[in-house]
Amino acid sequence: MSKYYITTAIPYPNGKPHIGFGLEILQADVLARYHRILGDDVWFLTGVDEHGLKVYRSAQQVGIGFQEYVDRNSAEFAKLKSILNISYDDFIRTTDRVRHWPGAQQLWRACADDIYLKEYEGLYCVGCEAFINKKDLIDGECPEHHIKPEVVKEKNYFFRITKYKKDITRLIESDELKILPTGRKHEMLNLLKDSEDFSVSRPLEKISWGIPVPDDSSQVQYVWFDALANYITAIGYGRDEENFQKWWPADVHLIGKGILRFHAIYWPAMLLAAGLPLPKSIYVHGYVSIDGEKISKSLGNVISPEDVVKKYGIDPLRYYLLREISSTEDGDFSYKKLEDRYNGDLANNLGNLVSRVAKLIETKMEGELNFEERFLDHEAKNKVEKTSAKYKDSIESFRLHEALTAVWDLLGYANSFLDFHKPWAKDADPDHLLKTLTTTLGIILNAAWFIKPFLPETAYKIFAAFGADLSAETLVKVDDNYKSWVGRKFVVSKVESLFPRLQ
RNA sequence: CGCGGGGUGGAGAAGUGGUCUAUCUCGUUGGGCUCAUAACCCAAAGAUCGGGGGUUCAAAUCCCUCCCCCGCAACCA
Repeated sequence: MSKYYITTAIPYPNGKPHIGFGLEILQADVLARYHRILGDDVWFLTGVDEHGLKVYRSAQQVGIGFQEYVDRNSAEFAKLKSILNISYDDFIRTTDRVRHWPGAQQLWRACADDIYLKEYEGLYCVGCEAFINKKDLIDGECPEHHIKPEVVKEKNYFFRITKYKKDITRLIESDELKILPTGRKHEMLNLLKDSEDFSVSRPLEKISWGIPVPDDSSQVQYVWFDALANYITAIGYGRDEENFQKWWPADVHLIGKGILRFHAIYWPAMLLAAGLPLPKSIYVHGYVSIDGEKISKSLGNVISPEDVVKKYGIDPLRYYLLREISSTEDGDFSYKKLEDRYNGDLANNLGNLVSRVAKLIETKMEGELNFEERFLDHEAKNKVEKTSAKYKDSIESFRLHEALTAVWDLLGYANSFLDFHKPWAKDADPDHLLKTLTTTLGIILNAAWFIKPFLPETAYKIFAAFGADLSAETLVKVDDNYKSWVGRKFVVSKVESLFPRLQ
């Protein structure tokens, strides 16, 4: 048994989580559940990044205290556990002064040799409350606020990333720090060439909402320094050394494409400076658009997972996001496509298959089937084994959608198998009947096991429909390829539609 | 010369040198079945893989060039 530590990025809690972060936390959930089934010791961390200018400003706009503001919104993110049935083990908040702050400050101290104070001079637009690049100016004015920016000098701490560029390049090239998909790896290797030291602090008078820099009360940690530290503080860095040693390094950081540079360049540099091991891999997903449009509050097309789940249920949304959208590519969400997937894949293929087999066992076998190996069709068994190989390979290379494609291909095979063998025929002899139904039931049970990390509730219902032992042990330890149900008796219980068709 | 992503049968997608005589889902057409959630199964029609040029024994897949779409200020993974 090996340990498996997986993290998601920690989003800014500016309002409710939208469906894009839903995708990320779902992908992580599948990986976590999959590894638990394999018997790994899994730790799945998510959380929120509550500092930084954006949160600071939003709270001001809303007109309530910062802490109250983040308390309220962070709760919405934590709720994803029940909204999407996420199996995270821990939820870290960067405003947590007990769990997060000490580690974030210790990390700073550990990096201190590579952090230096520098006077930074730039053009500052009061309207933007931010530095802007000279090349973005139009006629010497800020394009947005139409005012001349001021020349401002500011003292910041900088991190000497340049010192580690060679090492990081080597580690990424050799896959010691593995970046998936590989296109992203090349992007980062390219980007590394021009990376320069980056600012890791802000003056207190600009933003007080953050973690103080150790030994310099005039500066606050830049939000990215603070945020990245969550991956180690949550498991005990600076607070619980034993637990930290148990879990670090992370096996997977799962993130969106927009923040890869922080994870592939800055974060490794910080860890190297602090003398800590690097994460083993970074998995990068794409962005979700809605009806082909970028998600945007100003466009008003933001959809929260909660909205969708209320109408369609948890597993249909899980299925959609994990199947319709390629794990590492951009994808699109629309209610139309969701309904198509629901009816086509969940109701017609999976749900209906379960119904017809259950009904056949009920009417032809008086509701009971003793599962015997000798009744298994060899070709079908072969098909299941192939599916299993493809499934595992897909998940382990972070192509979750392909794993589901393989499973649905197997379900199609079962439907076709049934039609070919016609167990409903009046003159079917008992052996033929047993062979056909044992084989199709076997496929369904295998499929349920494959589906379990993706659609936990559905897998549970399928086992229940055939009276399979529902103890946690069975559901967790069941191996594929029929082993664990040979010799069992399956009893069909009241048949209910898993996914009633939508009109 | 800004950067990046993309253009594949009616729609949406997969596939990035040789099982591609291009795959899948939906749709369309014809047939079958009647166990099942008007579901399921079989078959067919439909694409010169954005245009042009090149490399190669071999290209949707590599190179060049042109055209078009979408991101790259903010909200935002």
